[in-house]
Amino acid sequence: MAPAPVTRCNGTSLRRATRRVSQLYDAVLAPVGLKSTQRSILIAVSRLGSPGMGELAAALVLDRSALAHNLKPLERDGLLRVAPDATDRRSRRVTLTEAGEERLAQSKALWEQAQKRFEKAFGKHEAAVLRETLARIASPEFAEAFLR
Amino acid sequence: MAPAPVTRCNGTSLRRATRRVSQLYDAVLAPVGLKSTQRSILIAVSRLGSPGMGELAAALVLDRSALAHNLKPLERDGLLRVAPDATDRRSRRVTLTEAGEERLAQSKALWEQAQKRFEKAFGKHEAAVLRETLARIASPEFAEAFLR
DNA sequence: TCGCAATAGGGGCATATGCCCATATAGCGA
DNA sequence: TCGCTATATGGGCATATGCCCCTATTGCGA
Repeated sequence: MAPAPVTRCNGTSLRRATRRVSQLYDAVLAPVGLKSTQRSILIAVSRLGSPGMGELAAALVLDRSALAHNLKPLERDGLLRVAPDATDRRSRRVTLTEAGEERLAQSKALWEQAQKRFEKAFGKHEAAVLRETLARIASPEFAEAFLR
Repeated sequence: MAPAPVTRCNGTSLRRATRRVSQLYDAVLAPVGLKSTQRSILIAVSRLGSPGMGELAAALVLDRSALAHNLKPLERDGLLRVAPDATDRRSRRVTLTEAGEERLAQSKALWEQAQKRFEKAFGKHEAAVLRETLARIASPEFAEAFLR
């Protein structure tokens, strides 16, 4: 069947693991109608308050343009709202709607279930260490070090 | 500016790190006109010989349908060919063309440069350990353990 | 040999992600 | 106040990824 996924490429390793985990998490989240990508956007908006597009994109380590696209389904479904900033008319701020907060709350139990499953299969402590490591890679400092 | 990307979600951690690293690698690979995703497909085809679609998709930890889509630009650009299997007419086999092998060869130096940069910023040994860890997560066994 | 379950892929549809470039504002220095 | 530069986004275009379901073959058991 499927040969063991062997590769020396760090990027490829990451992408494969990400695809696997996204599929696993998405399957668990499916009943509430949120992909893990979408949930992570709602979470970030919730944590940041009413972030501007650029701020939100940076926090998500996501291209601004990609973010704008990703927001559309969520806005269409009434989970969040995008409105011009009151003082800086260049800027647009993203806010959760009540429906958005509710959906986020609904997804919490399922997300926790996915986390539990992941940590059962991978190890709770190891998972924490891995997240730490990945956060380091995702940081702007890492990009700088890479480019230096 | 951008808050530190903090999250307790394993999937989100992975996706963020992956986006960062893909951007970094893709920028390095750009001169040869290959994305890292595309390069990893060419590599897999090269390693597996002339794999069938399903086999290749499994090796890449990629949905069969997604693979079919991903192959189109590569086939259009003449880097690989998809032909029906001689004995099993349900099956289609993917093969590198000469142009494909050549492109892959051209990309090698740039890929190595990206690897060097990554390992300079992250640590050579740590990178090897991380790849090991990620391969474990990407494995079918991990999915089974998650679902069990 | 017939018929049906199993296998291999593709099409349609929707979301995800990025790059480049155009546009709208802000802000600041002459 | 004028005008140039910096900032905040969006649009266009292309690739990436997945799910569900349909079709073409195979292969096997009755």
